[in-house]
Order: sequence, then structure tokens, then C-alpha cells
Amino acid sequence: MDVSLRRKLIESGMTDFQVSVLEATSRIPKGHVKTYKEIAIEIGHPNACRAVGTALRKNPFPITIPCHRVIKSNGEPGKYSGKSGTRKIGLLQREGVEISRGIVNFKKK
DNA sequence: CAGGTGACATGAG
DNA sequence: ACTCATGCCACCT
Repeated sequence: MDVSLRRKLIESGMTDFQVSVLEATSRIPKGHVKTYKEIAIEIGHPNACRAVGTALRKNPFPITIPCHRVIKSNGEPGKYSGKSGTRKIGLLQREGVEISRGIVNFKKK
């Protein structure tokens, strides 16, 4: 991943935890989505799903970080830019993600 | 230092 | 399948 990005995030006032979340999010491949829970697990905090949401909310670089690829565990979009996740669904659908009735059609464990 | 908040998860009813 | 109640974590005031 881009190490300079990490530095920028730190400079932006993000903590290590936050940076880890944003980095993990930036690694999500196009056409794929990941749940807040999955992100939490990836960074080594399996129960910090809420904290993950907090991190994405503070995301200073929405262009670099595809925060729209992060959804809830039940397939719902959650919130985006402080509003309903309708925008998220649109973007995801455009990237080839299967959407059903406004809900992301991903394999649930 | 203590209390409140939020882009969440899960189980129970 | 739906709604409510609790639990968890990091951050902010």
C-alpha cells in the first residue's frame, strides 16, 4: 500500500487505529464490498465494528478512500456522508456489485 | 476523569 | 421477517 498515504492520514490528525481502518478500506478491490465487521477483523479488532464506522466518518480523503465499498453485515448500505446510503448503492451498482431491492447481494456467512 | 455519541453487531421476543 | 435492548470500541467535549 502507499506508505505516504499513511503519513498524510497521521498528519491529518488520524490515530493509528483510524489509519488502519482507512488503509484497509483503500485496499478493497473494485467491484467488491466489505462489512464494517470484516474491516474490524482485518485490523485486529474483531469487536470494534463501531469504531470502524467512526473512522470512516472522519475520512479526510473520500476520493482516495472508497468508503462507499463498506457496508453493514446484513447487506444494508448503512449511512454515507451523514445521509442515507442510497448514493453508496448507486456507486456500487456502477462498479458491478450485485444489488437486490436496494440491498447489497453479498455472501453472508 | 466521566459522560455522551455514532457510517455497527447480535441475540431475544 | 421485524423491532427492541445490550454490548463494544474509539473519539470528543
